[in-house]
Amino acid sequence: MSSISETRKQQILDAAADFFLKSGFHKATMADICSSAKMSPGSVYRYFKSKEEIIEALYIQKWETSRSDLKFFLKKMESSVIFADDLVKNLLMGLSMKKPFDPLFMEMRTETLHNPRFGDIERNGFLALESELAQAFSKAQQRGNLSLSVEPEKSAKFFITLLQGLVMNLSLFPEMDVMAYSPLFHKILE
Amino acid sequence: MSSISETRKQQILDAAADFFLKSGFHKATMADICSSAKMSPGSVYRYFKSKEEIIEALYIQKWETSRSDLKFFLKKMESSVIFADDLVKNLLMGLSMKKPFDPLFMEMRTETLHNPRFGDIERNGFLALESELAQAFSKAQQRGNLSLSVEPEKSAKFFITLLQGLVMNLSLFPEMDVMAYSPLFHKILE
Amino acid sequence: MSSISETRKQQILDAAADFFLKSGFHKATMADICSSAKMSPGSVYRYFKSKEEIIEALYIQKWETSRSDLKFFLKKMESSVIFADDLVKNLLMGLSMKKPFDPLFMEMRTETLHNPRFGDIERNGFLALESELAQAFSKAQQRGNLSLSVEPEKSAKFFITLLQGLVMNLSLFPEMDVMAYSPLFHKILE
Amino acid sequence: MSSISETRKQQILDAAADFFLKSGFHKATMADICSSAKMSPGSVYRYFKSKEEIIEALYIQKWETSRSDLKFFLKKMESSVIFADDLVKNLLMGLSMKKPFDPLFMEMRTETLHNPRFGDIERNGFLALESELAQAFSKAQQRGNLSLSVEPEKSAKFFITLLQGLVMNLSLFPEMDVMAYSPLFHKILE
DNA sequence: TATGAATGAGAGTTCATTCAT
DNA sequence: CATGAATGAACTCTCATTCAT
Repeated sequence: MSSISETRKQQILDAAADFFLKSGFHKATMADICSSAKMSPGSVYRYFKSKEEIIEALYIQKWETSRSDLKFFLKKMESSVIFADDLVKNLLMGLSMKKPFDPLFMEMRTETLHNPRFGDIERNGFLALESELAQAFSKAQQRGNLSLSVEPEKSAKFFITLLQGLVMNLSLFPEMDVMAYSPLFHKILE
Repeated sequence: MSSISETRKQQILDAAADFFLKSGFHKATMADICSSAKMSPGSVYRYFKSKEEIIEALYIQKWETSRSDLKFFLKKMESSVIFADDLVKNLLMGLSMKKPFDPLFMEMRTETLHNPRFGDIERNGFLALESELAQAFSKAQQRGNLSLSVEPEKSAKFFITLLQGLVMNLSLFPEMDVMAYSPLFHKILE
Repeated sequence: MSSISETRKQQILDAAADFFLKSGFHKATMADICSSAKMSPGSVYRYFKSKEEIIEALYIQKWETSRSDLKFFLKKMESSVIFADDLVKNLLMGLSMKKPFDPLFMEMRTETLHNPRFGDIERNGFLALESELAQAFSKAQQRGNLSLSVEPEKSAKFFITLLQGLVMNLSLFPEMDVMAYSPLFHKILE
Repeated sequence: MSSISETRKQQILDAAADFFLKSGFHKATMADICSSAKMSPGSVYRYFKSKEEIIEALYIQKWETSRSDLKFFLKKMESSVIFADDLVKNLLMGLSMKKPFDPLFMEMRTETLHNPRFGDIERNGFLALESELAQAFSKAQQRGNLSLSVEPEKSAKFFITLLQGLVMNLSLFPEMDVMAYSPLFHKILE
C-alpha cells in the first residue's frame, strides 16, 4: 500500500531527475515532468506539494545514494592490505570509468545559494561523506593498513575537497586523465 | 560614442551581476536588472539582444577579470624568493577574505550544463588560468625560486583543481579554515 | 434502504453546510466536504450528481427548515393574547440570539443572481414565509388578538421585508441593537 | 499622464464589473476580464496586483458612487417643503423606475463574509449613507420641513434598513409594487 | 457499494521581449 | 536614442469529477 505510493513517488522523482538533468531545475516544467512520468499534473501534485518539494526530495535521495555508495565502496576496501593504494586506485578508476559525476549535484549546489533549506541538506551530506571516510581511515589504521601519521578527519576533509575539485574538472573536461591525480591523493594518505 | 555605449553596457552588466548574485540567473528578472541599472527595458535591449546575452557577456567578463587578477597576483609573486611559500600563503589569505571568487561562478558552471556556448567559455577560462599559473611556475624555476622537480603544467592543473574544490567547500562552509589546506598545496609544489 | 440513503445524504449536506459557512460556496472544495462528511468522493457523487446539486439540496432544505421553524414559532404565538407584542418581542429576541438566520442565506441569494433554478427556490421560500405569516395574522384577528385594521398579506410582506433588511444589517454589525427596531415592527401591526 | 493610467484602470474595472455581474466574482475569470477590457493579462496586471485587488477597487468605487448619488439626491430634496413626502415618493419612484439595484452589492456582501477587508469597506459605506441621511433629516428639521419628533440618526438607521430589505425583495421580485411601501417609510418620519 | 487514485481543463499570474511614441 | 506600456505564451498549481478496483 505504502509501497505503491512509494513507487509512484519514485516514478516522479526519476522523471524529474531526467528533465532536471536535461534542462535544469528552472527550465524543466512541471508539464515536462508529468508527461515524462506519464502522470497527470493532478496526480503528481497528490504526491508532492510543489515543484520545490520534488527538487528537495530528489536532493535528499541523491545524497543518500551517494553515501550508501561510498559506504559500500569502503566496505569492500576493508579487505585490502595496501589500503591507500587500493583506495585511490579504485576510486579514480571508478571516477574515470563510471562517469559518476552527476550534474544534478551542480544544479543543487547552485540552488543552495538561494535556498537555505538546500544548504542544510548539502552540508549534512558533505559531512556525512567525510565522516564515513574518516571512519574508514581509522579502521584501516587499526588494521595496520594505513600509516598512523594520517589524521583521519583532516585527511578525509582534504580527500573530499580534492575529489570535489576533480569531479568538477571532470564535468568540464570529460576526457581528462583522472589517474594522473593519484600521487596527489596518495600524499594525503602518507 | 563607443565609450558611452560601453559605459551603458557595463552599467547593465553590473546591475545584472548584482541581481544574479542575490537571486540567481533564473529568478532575477529583466525588470529587476532594468530598475537596478536605472534604464528602461527598451534601452537595455538596445545593448543586449536577450537576457542570455547579458549572462554570456557577464560570464566572459568574469573570466577576464579572474585572469587579469591572477596575472597581477602572479606578477607580484615574481619578486618573491620563497615562491611556493608566498604563493600559497597569499593565495589562501586572499581566498579566506573571499575576494577573488564569487558565487556567480557556480551559477555559471551550472549554466554550462545546458548551454554549450557557456561550456566553451568555461573551458577556455580554466585553461587560461592554468596556463598563467604554469608560466609562473616555469619563470620561478628559471629564477631558482621553485624546485625543478615541479612539472609546471601538471602542477598548475593540480593547483587549479584543488583550488576549485576548496572554493566549492568554502561556498558551503564560509567559516572553514582555509589555511589548513596550505600543506596540501605545498605538496604540489615540492 | 432509503433511510440509510437519506442518512448519507444528510451527512453530506451537514458537512457541506459547515464548510460553505466557513469558506463560502466557491472556496469550499469537494475534498473539504468529503473529508468532513467522512466519505470518499466516489460515495459523495453517488448521492449527488455535482457540487451544484449539493448546494441546491441544501438550499431547499434551509428554506424548509426556516418555514417549519416559523410555523412552530407562530403556533406558539397562538396562545398569546397580546399577539403583536409577543410576536415582535420573541422574534427580535430570537434574532439577537442569531438562531433562525444564517449567512448561508446570503450566499444563496447571491447564487440566485447566476442560477435561475435558485431564483425559483428563493422566491418560493419567501412567498411561503409570507403566507405563513399572513395566515397567522388572520388567525390572530379571528381570535381578537390583532387589530382588524391590519391587512394580513400586506403586513406580512412588510414584516418580511423589514426582517430581511434587519438580518442583513445584523450580518454586518453583529452587535447592533436589534430590539431598537421593535417600534417599527409594531407600526406594521397597528 | 496619471489620467491615462486612470482611464486604463477604469476600463478594467468596467470590464470586471460587467463580468462579475454576469458570472459572479468567482466564476468570472481573469481571461474574461482581459478580453472584455481588450487588454492582455500582462497589461491588466500592470494596473492591479491581483484579481482580488480589482474586486476591492470596484467595491470601493461602488460605495463612493452610491454615496455621491445619495448626496446629490438629498441636495435636491433640500428645496422641498413637504420633505418627508417628497423624499419617500422620489426615493421609491427612483427605486421602481431606475432599477437601481446593483447585484454587485450582493456579491460584495457575500464576500464580506469571508474577507475582513471587505467587511470594513462595507461597514464604512453603510455608516456613511446613514450619516448623509441623518444630516439631511437634521437640516430638514431646522428648515421646519420635518417633524421634530424624528430622531435623525435612529430614523436614518431604520430608513436604510428598510430600504435594504426592500432592495433585496426587489432583486427577487422585480415587478413588485414598491410604492406600497411608502406608508411604512412615512411612519419612520413621523 | 465504497474507495481514493487519477484526470485534465483551466485557473491566476509572471516575465522576456516588442514597439508606438 | 530612450521610454515604458503592452504583449501573450507559458508557468505552477487546483479541483470538480471519473473510474478501475
